[in-house]
Formats: sequence, structure tokens, C-alpha cells
Amino acid sequence: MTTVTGAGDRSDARRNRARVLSAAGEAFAERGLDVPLGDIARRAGVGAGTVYRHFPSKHALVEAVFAQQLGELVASGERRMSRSAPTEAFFGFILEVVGTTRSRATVCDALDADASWPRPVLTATVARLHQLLETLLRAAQRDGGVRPEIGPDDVVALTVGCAAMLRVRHDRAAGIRLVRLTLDGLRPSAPVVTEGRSFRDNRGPHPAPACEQCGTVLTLRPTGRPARYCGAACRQRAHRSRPSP
Amino acid sequence: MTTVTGAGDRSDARRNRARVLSAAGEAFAERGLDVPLGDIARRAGVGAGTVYRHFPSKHALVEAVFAQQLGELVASGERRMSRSAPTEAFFGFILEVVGTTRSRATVCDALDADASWPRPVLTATVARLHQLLETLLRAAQRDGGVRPEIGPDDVVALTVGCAAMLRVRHDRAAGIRLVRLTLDGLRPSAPVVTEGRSFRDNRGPHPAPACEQCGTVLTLRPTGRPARYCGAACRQRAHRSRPSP
Amino acid sequence: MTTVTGAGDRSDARRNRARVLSAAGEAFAERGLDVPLGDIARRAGVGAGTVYRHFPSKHALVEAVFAQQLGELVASGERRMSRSAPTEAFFGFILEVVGTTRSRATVCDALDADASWPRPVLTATVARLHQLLETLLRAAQRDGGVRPEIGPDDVVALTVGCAAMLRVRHDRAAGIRLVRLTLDGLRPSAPVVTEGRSFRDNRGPHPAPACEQCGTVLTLRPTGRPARYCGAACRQRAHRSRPSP
Amino acid sequence: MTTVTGAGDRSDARRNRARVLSAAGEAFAERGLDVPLGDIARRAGVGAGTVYRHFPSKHALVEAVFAQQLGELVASGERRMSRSAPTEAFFGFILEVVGTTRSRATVCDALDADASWPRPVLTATVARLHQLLETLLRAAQRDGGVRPEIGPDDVVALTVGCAAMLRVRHDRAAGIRLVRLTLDGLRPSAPVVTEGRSFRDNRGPHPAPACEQCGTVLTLRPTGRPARYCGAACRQRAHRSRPSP
DNA sequence: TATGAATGAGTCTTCATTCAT
DNA sequence: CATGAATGAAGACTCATTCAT
Repeated sequence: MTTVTGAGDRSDARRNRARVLSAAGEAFAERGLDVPLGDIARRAGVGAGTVYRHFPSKHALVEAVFAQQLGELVASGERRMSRSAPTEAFFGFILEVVGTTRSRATVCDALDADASWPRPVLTATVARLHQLLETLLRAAQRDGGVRPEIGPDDVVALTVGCAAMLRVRHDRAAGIRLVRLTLDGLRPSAPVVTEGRSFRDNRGPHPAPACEQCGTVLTLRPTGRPARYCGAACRQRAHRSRPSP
Repeated sequence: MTTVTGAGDRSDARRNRARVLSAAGEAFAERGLDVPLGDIARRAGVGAGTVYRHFPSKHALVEAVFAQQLGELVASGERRMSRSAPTEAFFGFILEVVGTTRSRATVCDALDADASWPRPVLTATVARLHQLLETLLRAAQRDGGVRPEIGPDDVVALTVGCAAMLRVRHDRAAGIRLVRLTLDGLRPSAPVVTEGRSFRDNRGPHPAPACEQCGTVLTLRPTGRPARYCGAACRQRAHRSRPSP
Repeated sequence: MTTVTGAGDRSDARRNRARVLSAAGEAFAERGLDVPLGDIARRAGVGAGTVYRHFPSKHALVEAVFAQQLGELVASGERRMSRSAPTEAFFGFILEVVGTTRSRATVCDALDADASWPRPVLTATVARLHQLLETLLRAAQRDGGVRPEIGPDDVVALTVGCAAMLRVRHDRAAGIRLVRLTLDGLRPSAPVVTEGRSFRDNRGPHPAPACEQCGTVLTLRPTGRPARYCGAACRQRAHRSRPSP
Repeated sequence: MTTVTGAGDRSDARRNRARVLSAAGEAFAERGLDVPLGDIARRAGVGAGTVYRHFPSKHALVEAVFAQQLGELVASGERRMSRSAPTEAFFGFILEVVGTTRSRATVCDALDADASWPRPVLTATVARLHQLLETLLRAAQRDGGVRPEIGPDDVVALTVGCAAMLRVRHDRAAGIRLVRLTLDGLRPSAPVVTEGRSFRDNRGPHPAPACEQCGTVLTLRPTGRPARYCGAACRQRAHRSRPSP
């Protein structure tokens, strides 16, 4: 049972394809879609021709990067759908989408129909993502966790907007608080309140505590000190990003 | 055989500068910052050399456009500050910023510190804008209209995020509802609210009625039918964008 | 009454356009259509960008070269039509076409519908040439100078074929004799003929003496030594190409 | 895990060489010498490396194709020389050369000394072809079938020219008529005449009937209906290319 | 050994910037 | 001065050739 990569069988080809894809992902994230292909090639440690062997045009490379990122996201969302309660799944997925979007060369650009760049071939994956969002949304609405008048297009717009917030707000924890504040607006008639260092519901049926680092919705134990992170990895990351006192 | 320009070449120059600036603003808004300089010159009805006479580089032109737009915005915000109640001024200004941001080649890009493009020289104007936002924010907070834990950076991030929402949500009225929903999250212990056809408010001290077309906060008369638009222009625009029955 | 060049009014632009066109014509003739555009630019003494200012693509440049050459040819043919007897005009024009075709990057390629290169935009000029050939042909046929079963397509094919002969046969005078031998096949029931040192005529109504250098049909004086060339220029050129004894 | 090729790798190699050669011949004929080597390899069903194992460069491959085609042609001509009457052999061979030349990537290009492409190594084969043509020509001239003043270089030029005609004249039968008309010019003092649908000598010592499809000179039986084609294959091909009534 | 992946020089084309008219 | 032509440094992309598998 091998992973389908789209490359031939040769190991070097597979490796190079992966390296190019990853280099392109990084380059796009850091410097935007305008980064020269030669730079991507250099970053991947291959020649320009190798990039073209695997992706017939720069456009195709952009699409491949997007498709991969979208694909991973959709898969994660689908897993989430079957494992969590509807409302948790919905908010958790949006937080994940938003939280893993690093720059504009990423998922949210694909959702943004105005972005002049890629799309065409993405249609299939984007459609899958839209479908998933709609499914999650409707389930959450049936669950009473999301206002009924919200539609899928609203969710897409909110997602893109929240990603933008996170990109602009360099303090990551603060950015996540903002995003959660915004998303809480989707909850029905939910008074949004805050206390302590983060925004929190005080009553409302859906407190939805989340990891301060990655935004994953946390399932809290009824006793003991409430968790701030979804696990050790995020705790460590948060620790590292704190100013050394 | 010289061109006779007659009296006062300076007025010519001033007019040309303005035309270039306006053409550049439109071009950036429609096609992004990558639009060729030659196109801008053609749109302005001048030669490429004339653009360079007024702006020593494309970079400088971009900055000038941003600075002008930011300047207008800041001026408008300052006026607003002296004319409206603090909370209204704050929300009204943000809605104005968001609503007049048409594409990425605009104000919000300037606020976005990640955007690779301009910044350097903008610092002064951006600082003024930040200053203004902070002033408006603090006043609104003293007025009790905005949660106290919100900071200026949060406002900037929210603004950029809301602009992104509006860009993605092609149904403009729905986009504005989303933005208002998001901004309502800033109100203290606020039931999330909107008026009109959706997102119904249930109580809450700050219904903040706004123009359904451009989002400007409306000062409602205590009697009579509540206004839906800020003026005739927006009413007409809304009318035009309704499906003909 | 100025010549329409397609360039703007500026003298340097006009000069550059002409230089590029001429450089391209030479380069195509010497090295084929595959010659890099940079080489053409260098040969013309301009930058690559200048070539692109005048011709939006290499394709367009090729077309412009062809169109110019075709245009000159057609104009010459039209003049010929009004000045010479029909049969003389017909053969004279074909000899001119053939004789001025230097390499494949030239007129005959345009006639050759198989040539993958240009055509599209050429259609108009090529159509004019075809029209002219047909007019000349029909007139010559009415004059009794060309077999009636010959059609315009035959003429085109013969023209291309004769040009190929001339290109291959490096001895130019011998090449022209071959061409004339071939064209004489078009004359009705014609003993195939030529004058001078080879291909002797014995009777036949159409001796059609021609310049040994360029193939122009000569109108011979009834007395004196028969002319071998159409003028001093061709005599001189023939002299130069003779091996120095 | 090596590929087991079994007994006699040499036969594999020989077969591959032949396949590459044939694929290259087709590709050159269809798309010109500019066809990428990768396409040839794919068409041959081998890898690019295999092409290079047999031919050290593209240049060498082109030469090999030419040499093979020339070789076949020369062999055919030599056979013809020993089997037919001199004049028939001469015209028949030229018609064969012309008729089997499909595009420029072929024999005639090799004869054309201007063609920038191959030549160097071809010298030997080309020399053999020239030798053959000269032998055939001289024999035909001794036979009284070709004008005495024609030289080998004339024959080469005529051959190339006739191939060009055939290439341009898309109606193949008409093209062959043109070629024959042209070649008839080589016959001594031969009035060239036509009757019916094709060009035919009415007296002249050498009627030289030929296949209307491929141009092969036909040996006619003294009785019965005169043959129009050299065999069933050509008759069928002609039938297929007729417009369905 | 055959395969096809990797390479990188070379080509067309764009566009910010300079400069002749 | 305004104009728009000239410039040339990149960038996307191709393909002959080499080399790892």
C-alpha cells in the first residue's frame, strides 16, 4: 500500500518531486507566488528543468501546492467530522484551517474567488472543501451550535478573514483570541464575554475551550487545572515563543 | 517646434500628478500592484516619462497612492472623531476603512506589515493611522462601547480581516452583515447582533444600525421609518444590484 | 505624401523599425527562421526590447518581413501587368519572384501552404499575390502564351519548385537556364528552348530571351549583337561572379 | 532486480536501433528536423538514453536517417540501372526520388548544399548518389533520351525543385503531372504537349508513361487497356483520395 | 543494459527605468 | 517639459545531453 504521489516509480524522482513541492510551499509562504521558479529550484536543490519535469508550468506547481495543502486539510476535517461532536468539529476545523494558513500562498487564497492566480484545476479539491464546510456547518446548526441564518459562503468569508487577522496579528496567541472572538459570533445569541487572559463564554451552551497555540478545541476534564494547550508539543512551542524573562 | 504650454506650467504639472495618482489608484485596485507602469501612464493619458517626473520609481508611486488613501481616511476619521459619539465614531471609522477597501492594492495592505511591498516611507502616515485608531479605540472604551482588553493591534488585525471577508463575500450586503457581526464581538458582554433581514438582535445596548450598502453607522431619528441606507447614493446602488423581478 | 511605415512619427523610431526589418530579412535569409531574436537585435544595432516595441512577437516580425517582401513583389507584378504584353508579364513576373527569392525565409515559404511558420496574418497579402498570379496567368493563356490546362495552383507549385532549383544550383546563370527550361514547359506545344550557350532553340514561337543574371525577359532590338543582360547592373554582377582568369 | 533480456542482447540492440531510425524518419518527415529527441524516443518506444546509445548526438541521428534513406534510394537506382533501358532508368529514378521525398527532412535536403543541417558525414553517401545520378544521366544521354548539355548539377537542382513542387501541390496527381512536365524539358527538342487529363507527349521518342500516383515509369503492354498505376497499392490509394461522388 | 530523471544553457518575452526628440 | 522610444536585466520555459537507478 504505497502513497500515490503522481511521480513515477523511481525513488529519486519521488524524492525530488517531494522536495520541489515542499520548497515551493515554503517559498510561496515566505515570498508570495511571485517568487521566481529558479529560486524554488535552487531551494529544492535541483535544476530548473527538474521542476518542469514534475510540473508542466509554474501555474501547475502553484496548483499542486494548493491541492496538497487543501487535501491534507480536507482529510483532517473529514476525520474530525467522524470523531467529534458536530459543533466542536465545525469550530475545530475552521480553527485548524485558519491556524495552518501561513501566508497568502495558501489555502485561503484558494478559497478566495477573487485571487487571480490558480483555481482552474483546483476546482475539484476546492469543491470538496466547500462540500465539507457545508456538511460541518449544517451538522453544527442542527446541533444548535451555530446560528441558522449563516450559510456556507459566510463561513468561507469568515475563514478567509480570520486567516488574514492571524497573519497580521504577529502575537500568535492574541491572534487566536481574536479569531475565537470572531467565530463566537456565529454561536446563537451568544453573549461573548471575557475574563482573565482570554476571551471566554460565561454561560452559553458552547464554551469551546481551545488550545492557545493551535486553536484545537479542547475536551476539558471536569476536575483539575484546565488545560491551556492540546498537548506537549504546543506547550513547548508556546514556551519557546515567550520572551525569555 | 516646441509645445506651447502657455502660462503656468506648474498647474499642468499639478494636474498631471493628480491624474497619475488617480489612475494608479484605480489600476492597483482593479489589477493589483503588478500592473505595469505603462498601463498606468496610458490610463492617465500621459507618457511614461511624466510618471517618472513626478514619482522617481514605481515603489514611490505605490507609496504615494497608499499615502493619499490613508491620508483621506485619516482625515475622515479625525472629522468623525469630533462629530460623533465615541463608540459610534470608532465603529463607523472601521466600517469606513473596511468598506472602502476594494482590493488588496489598498489601505489594508499598508496596514499589513507582512505585505512585502511598500511600507518604508509610509511609516509616517501609517503611524498617524495607528495613532488615530488608538485614540478612537480608547475613547470608545472609556465610553463603555468596546471591551477593555482590546488593544490597537487587535483593531488593526480585525480591520484587515474584515476587509478580507468583504472581498471574498461577493454579495456585498451579506458581506457587510458578516463584518458587523464580527465587529459586534468587540462590544462588551455583547449579544451579537444585526438589524434588518438577518442576524437579529435580541437586546443589547448597542444595535449600531448601519447602511446596508456601505456600512456607515447611521444616526437614526427617534421617529419615522428607520433608514436603511446612509443616503441616496447607496439607496440607488442597492437598487441597481437587486435582481430585476 | 509620406510612406506609411506603421511606426510613429518619430524619426528614430521609423529608422529603427526599418533597421530591424532589414536586419531580420537578412538574418532569416542567411540562417533561417530559427535565428534568435537577440541576434537580429544585435545585427540591427538595437536592444531586444526595441524589436518588441515594433513587433509584438517573433511571429509578427516574420510576418512583417514576409509581408514587406510580398508587398514589393506584388507591386512590381502589378506594374509589370500594365506595361508588358500578357505572356511576357506572366513569365517575367515568375522569373522575378523566383530570382529574388534568396533562401527559404522568403516569399516562397509564404506561398508554401505546408510551411508551418507564419501565414495567419499574411493571408491578405498572400491572397493578393495569388490573385495577381491568376490574373497574369489567365491573360497569358488568352494570349496563347500558356497552355490552357494550367491552373493557378500549378503556377504556385512551379514557382516554389523553381525557387528551390535556383537555391540549390550555385552557379546562378545555370540555375536561371534551368528555371527557364522548366517554365518553357508551360508554353503550348512548345519546343523547350533557351538561347546563348546552352539549351538551344530550333524553331518555336516563343524564344523569350532573358537576362542571364536576373532572368528578366529582354526585348531585343532587331539589329546588332543580342543583349545578354537587362542592364549594366546585371552585366557587372555577372562579371564579378566569373572566375578571375 | 535486473531486467532479464535473455540470450543475445545484440539482437535487442539491433532491433532498437532500427526502431529508432524508423521512428526518426517518420518524425522528421511529419514535423521537420526540429522535432524533439524525446518525441522520437517515445515514438520508438524506447528511452532517450537508448537513442544516445546508438547515436551519439541528434546530429548523428539525422545523418543516419539521411544515410539510410539515401542508401535505399541509391540501391534502388542501381538495381534500376541494370534492369531498365537507360532513359527509362534515368527518369524513373528521378521520379522515384522525387516521389518518395515527403517533407523537407528528407533526401532532397541532403542534396541541398545550402541546408544548414547535416552533411559532413553524409559526404560519402551523397557522393555515391551523385555518382549514380551522373552514371544514369550519361547513359541516358548516350541513349539520346536527355539533352547533351545537361550536367549532373542540373539534375540535382531539378530533383530538389521537383520535390518542392510535389510538396506544395497538394493534389498529388496534379503534382506528378507538373513534375513530369518539368522533366520532359530534359528530353531533346521535345515539344511538350498535353491531351486529356494529363500531360503527354504526342510524338517525341520517349512517351514515358508513369504511375499517376507514385510516378514510377510503367512498362506498358502493347495490347489491352493502358495501365494508369504501377500496381494495386497505388490504384487503391488513388481511389481513396478521389472525392466520393 | 535500458530507462527516464536531472541538468542548465539558451530562447522568447516583459517591464522598470533612462534618454533622445 | 512631455513624450514615448530604447534599453537590458530577469523570468518562464524547452530540450539536447548526461547520469543515477
